[in-house]
Amino acid sequence: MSQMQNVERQLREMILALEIGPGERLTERWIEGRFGASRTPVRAALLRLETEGLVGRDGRGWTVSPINLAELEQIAVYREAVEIAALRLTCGQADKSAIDVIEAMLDSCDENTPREEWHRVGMDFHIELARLSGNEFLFRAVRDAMTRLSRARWLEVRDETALGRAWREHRAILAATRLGQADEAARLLSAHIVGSRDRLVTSLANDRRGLRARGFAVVAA
Amino acid sequence: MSQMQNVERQLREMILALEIGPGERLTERWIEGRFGASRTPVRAALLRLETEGLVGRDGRGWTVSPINLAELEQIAVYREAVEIAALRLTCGQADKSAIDVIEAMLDSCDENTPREEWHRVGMDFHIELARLSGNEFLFRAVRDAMTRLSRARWLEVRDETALGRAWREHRAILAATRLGQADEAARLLSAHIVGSRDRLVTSLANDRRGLRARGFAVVAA
DNA sequence: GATACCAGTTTGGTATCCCAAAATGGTATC
DNA sequence: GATACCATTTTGGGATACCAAACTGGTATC
Repeated sequence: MSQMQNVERQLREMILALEIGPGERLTERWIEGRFGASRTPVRAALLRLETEGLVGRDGRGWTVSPINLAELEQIAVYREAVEIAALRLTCGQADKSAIDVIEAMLDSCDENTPREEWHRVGMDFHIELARLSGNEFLFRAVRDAMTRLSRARWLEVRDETALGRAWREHRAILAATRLGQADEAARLLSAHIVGSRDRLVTSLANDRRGLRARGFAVVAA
Repeated sequence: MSQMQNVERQLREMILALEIGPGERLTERWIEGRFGASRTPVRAALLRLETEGLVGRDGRGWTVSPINLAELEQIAVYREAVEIAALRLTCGQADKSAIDVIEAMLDSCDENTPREEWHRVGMDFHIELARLSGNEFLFRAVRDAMTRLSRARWLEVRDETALGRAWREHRAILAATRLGQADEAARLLSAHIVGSRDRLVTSLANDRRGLRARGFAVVAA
């Protein structure tokens, strides 16, 4: 694999895992040294991550995007639009066997599963569900939205109760989809997204002081 | 303005104006010479345009994305999701004065207006309407979708009848939005998008031979 | 003590160089 | 004439050099 893709992948992982804090300054030279690459692949990676919303320009330099509560609320609205559209397409399809694969993803998580895995599967559920629609644009929209939500969702994943609730809602959405009940599935998905947003925004507002103490920039709604 | 943004903007314009044909090979060295910039800004521009879907990788090199009928159909579905979501948000807003600005855009086009202007305003109508929603993600989704449609829409703009019809539909959508009639506005917008897609796909299927004769790559649905 | 100012350093933007891989084109062979 | 083969050129990926602008830290001035 090329250096370019390596730097991009590794830097993205560090940002998403909060190993580089939201709001933190980035210099091309630091990344260069950190990953043993030259500036050419570093710049390519930064340009990519900029379009993903993970880093942004701060005057002349680069900054890891802060966690932005207003953005989280806007993303929820965006998700409702694209995820429901994708789900309705999927409900209309004859072959529902692919849904079993997604259900199996959910089943793979139990009390012994590490948090990172719950976090990943919780995102992949929505991404893979959108992929089933067969619409590349809806799929990418969902994937990109989940990427932007990823860092904030580390909070949700700390809460056992919230996880159990999310998984129940996921299963209910799959059940309705399997039966082709588009309206019901859409209603459940909408409620899931809105509820998820509410829990996230509440958690973030509560933890804001703690996060700032860790040096994380959290922008209010 | 920096070279980087210049190359990006100029190259995008050449591609959207079909001055560089769909499917055409691009070399970084050619762009370098064409715009008098070095490879660093050229590569930044290519990376950006890649995320916009205007250029793509062809093995090791770069290619101007072909016009893809299957993609046009998927974009229509995507547009229905995001544009209607945005429109519903706008319908729920108290202040409707911004709609007058959009109506004025439509009014600015008459029989003396050049085709390029009709083309631009036809896209900006949808982009600016989405902007009124206040949701940055829905706005960007619509803007990016219109960018991808832009090249194919040169065909629609050649057809007087289609233009008149589109403008009437635009005005009807604005009228319903101004009254806050979300369902009616959504219905009109949906019909407009679907109709527009049908005319576009039909035109493209008919002109496909002619386009190919001009060296343009057109991929079937 | 506060502030204006200046030299030195850092940084992103750009240009250029190097390299391996791929494309090209001509030639020898059958 | 078609084809296999090889030397040459081209090309994108990467590394490095250079520059101007921004930043930093300290100093002189009031």
